Amino acid sequence: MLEKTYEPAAVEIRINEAWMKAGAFKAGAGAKPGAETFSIVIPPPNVTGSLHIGHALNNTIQDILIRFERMRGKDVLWQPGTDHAGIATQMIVERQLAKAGEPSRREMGREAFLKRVWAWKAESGGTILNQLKRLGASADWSRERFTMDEGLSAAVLKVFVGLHDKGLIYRAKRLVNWHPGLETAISDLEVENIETKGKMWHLAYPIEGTDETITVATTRPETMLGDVAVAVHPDDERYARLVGQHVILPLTGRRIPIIADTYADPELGSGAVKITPAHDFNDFDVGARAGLTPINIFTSTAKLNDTVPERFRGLDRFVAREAVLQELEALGVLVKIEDKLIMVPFDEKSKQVVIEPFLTDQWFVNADVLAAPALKSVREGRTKFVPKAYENTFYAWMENIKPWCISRQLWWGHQIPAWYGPRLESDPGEGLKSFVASTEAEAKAAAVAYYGKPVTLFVAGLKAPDFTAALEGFGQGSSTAPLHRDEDVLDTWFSSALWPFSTMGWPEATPELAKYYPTDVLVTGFDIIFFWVARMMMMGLEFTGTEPFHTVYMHALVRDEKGQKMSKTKGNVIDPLNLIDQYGADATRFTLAAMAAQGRDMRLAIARVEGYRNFVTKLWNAARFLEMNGCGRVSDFDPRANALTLNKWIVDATARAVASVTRAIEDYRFNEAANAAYDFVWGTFCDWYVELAKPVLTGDNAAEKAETQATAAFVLDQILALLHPFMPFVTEELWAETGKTGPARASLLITSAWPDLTGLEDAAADAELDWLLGVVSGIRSVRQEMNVPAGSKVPLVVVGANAVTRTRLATHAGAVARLARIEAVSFADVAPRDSAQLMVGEANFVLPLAGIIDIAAERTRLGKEQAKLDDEIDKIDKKLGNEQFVSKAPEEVIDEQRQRRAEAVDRRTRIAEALVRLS
RNA sequence: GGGUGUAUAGCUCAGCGGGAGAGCACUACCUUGACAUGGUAGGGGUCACAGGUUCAAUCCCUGUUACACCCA
Repeated sequence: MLEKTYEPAAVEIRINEAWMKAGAFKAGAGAKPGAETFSIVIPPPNVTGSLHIGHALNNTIQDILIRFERMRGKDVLWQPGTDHAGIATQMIVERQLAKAGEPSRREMGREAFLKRVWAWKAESGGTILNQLKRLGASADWSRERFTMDEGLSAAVLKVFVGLHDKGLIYRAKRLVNWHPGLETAISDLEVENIETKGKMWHLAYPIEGTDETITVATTRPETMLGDVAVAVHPDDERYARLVGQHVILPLTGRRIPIIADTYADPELGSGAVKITPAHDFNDFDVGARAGLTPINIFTSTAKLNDTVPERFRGLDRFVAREAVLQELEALGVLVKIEDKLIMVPFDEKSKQVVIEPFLTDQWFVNADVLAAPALKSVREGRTKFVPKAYENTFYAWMENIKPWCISRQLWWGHQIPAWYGPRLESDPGEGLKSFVASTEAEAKAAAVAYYGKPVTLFVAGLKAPDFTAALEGFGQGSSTAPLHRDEDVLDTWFSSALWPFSTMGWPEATPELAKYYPTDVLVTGFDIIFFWVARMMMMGLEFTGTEPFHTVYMHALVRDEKGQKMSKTKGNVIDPLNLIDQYGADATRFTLAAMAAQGRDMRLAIARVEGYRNFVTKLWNAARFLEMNGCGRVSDFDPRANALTLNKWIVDATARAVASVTRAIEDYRFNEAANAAYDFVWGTFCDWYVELAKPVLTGDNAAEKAETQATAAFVLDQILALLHPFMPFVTEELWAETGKTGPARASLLITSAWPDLTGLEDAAADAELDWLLGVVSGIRSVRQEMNVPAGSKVPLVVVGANAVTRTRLATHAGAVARLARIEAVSFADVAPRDSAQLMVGEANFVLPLAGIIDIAAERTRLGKEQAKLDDEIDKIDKKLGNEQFVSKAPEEVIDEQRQRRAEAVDRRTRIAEALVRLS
């Protein structure tokens, strides 16, 4: 006997163990022989991460798809794993070292430090995956991968070298987004521009050889130390005569030109702008056009360097700003200060550190070449976005894609396979010579071939004295050439981009790759479209020749109930683990699915979770009721053999529910799928079928009882299967419980067949039950409105019933008696006086309640209904009276209106008659 | 500044060229043998605003307003 309520906490642990023990999550579990495959790779969460509500939604959706297809008999793989999160992970370990008072990263050296990171990963790296298990995610955990695994690292090497050989990866000195705290380049996608209160300082620069000045405005006055020009618009007549003249830059005394460039906006400020190519992306372009050499004034920690006057050197950028302003003011150069809202680039993660455009040597991917096939794939429909609207977002980004800076000045990550040595004089290039190869041996061999002599490998650092000395000494006929590997690592996303195939063993030709690649769908949030979707597509197309997935499902962002983005600082975060603890994983999952409407953000209210927790309980209790009433499963049960309309009807309704849930999941409309299932289980099965079945189950017709018991058990089985992708735990538990009697279960629910009740629809049964539900609801409604005591049984007189209605009433007398609290049904030609009446079909259902009911109340009730009908008739008459409507509207619409009018008129007449029968 | 999206019941949200929906909340009644995490019934919306297209607009188009997000 089932417990009175379902207790998720204990059951979830037990069921998870049962699934693991049965190997139900393993690739191919439950697959039909020769089945087609269905595969998803998890968008790898950060190894440092812990489960937030967005992950919960993301993985619930993936799990729904996976469980659905697994039950449909496909050969399913859900590939899990994590990425190494270069910056985040390195920071965590560095912080730990600092906290414990241990030697810093640099003090302990690269090798020792990496050991520490691996140790941390071994200990805490699995957190998020374990949390996903609690959610019920049925990924093949035996195949867990990590971007730093050996195989995946081999893939990274192969891709880097491959792209380099094709000229798609190159090293260049460019402005990058620099994190002065971490001293590394970061991706432009990891920069968040935040509107901040700032100031616009107007500086009047003296023009050489005149008493004139030219005024420029800037939000970053300290960068004036790196100015190399002043630009004005070529069409700006005010300044035309000044172009070609020079400005003597205050504080530094540098002589810099006034140049013409369309970047200067005549409408903005004075129309003249200072040009600081080393510290502004736009200025960099202007400087390049004018052939000016950038002057970098910062160190890697954003302190002023040796290119500035001595008194400023070593000052932090913000301290420097004050110092520079003070001197400029004293010189009279500072002519105006305005308050202004400006966009300041912050580090996206901490939102604390201001990112600095910084001129350094970095590795770049020539992304626009790789983007072209990806764009084509989406344009030609080989990769589809759901919802489709995101295709525009994708186009907008891909069409304007910038070179992707892939090097990071970190230690944790895939070290760049490039070795540097001195450049031969005969070699026209600039800077150090680089040798890119998959292995050190290959790099050495390439270097030996280049130098024509042996090489000596250095490891202490590219800027360490021994290597620099060796570089300098190389020209003087040294016997070996010095070689040093690039110390930097690759952007984490470089390896994540390979995830769909690297996890399956690429570059080896593995059976997994042959079977499960390309995958079917990538499920992800729209905020990550550029990180994952675009880059996975670029790399997949380049290296495997095919799209890594045919569909990209973009789900919404989960917000709080007021529509605010969840954030720790706002304190409005809903922790999915708390939800699971409080309401169970099933309720949590069902809520997320039910709210996952396409193309819309989700405002999550706890009340919804509570509601779906109640749904779990409802299902549990329905099963409990069936158990108590002997509704056991019967072997070889054939619903087609059912005799009772009630049973034919519920099978019909189940068939329709299965069809709509199936279609909705296939179309990625998870909310519709969840709601269809919910409506059917609660609104149809529990509210009506179970109630209507009660008189049969407690009655004395053994055949009817047996049929109903078997049908109820059959339908419950379908329900458990139907709900399983959404609520895996409670359904699996009930599958086990209901499996204790009757024929043995062939397998766990997770690997059982998805319902298919095609052909079991029954329109006649549907019509009959529709009528019955109308009669019962109608009587209940009248009773309540007439204040008939809920417990009291009343007689029912049916007037004007035709043969069908009489038969139906005979069939369902028990149900009507029980559900509408009717004690006796009789037929009459005329309604008794002072009764309450309602109309269903051709018949009037009359409650002869003289003395019990409130006549005035009944008069009001009927009056209201009459008024409503009058309104409707008026409305339809207006339409039908419109010549245009009758001549232009489609036939069936006109017919429908006529029919509705006729029905309304009939009802209205009968209500008028009923009113006459009231004293 | 450019772009995208959203505006429907008190709240959270579906929906849709021809009869306004769900859940929660609310009101009334109900300890009816599965379930009070329940049952039954009910109240509640000029479908943001202004135009246009159409026989017909909550739905399509244009504009306005508000909000959200993306990009600069």
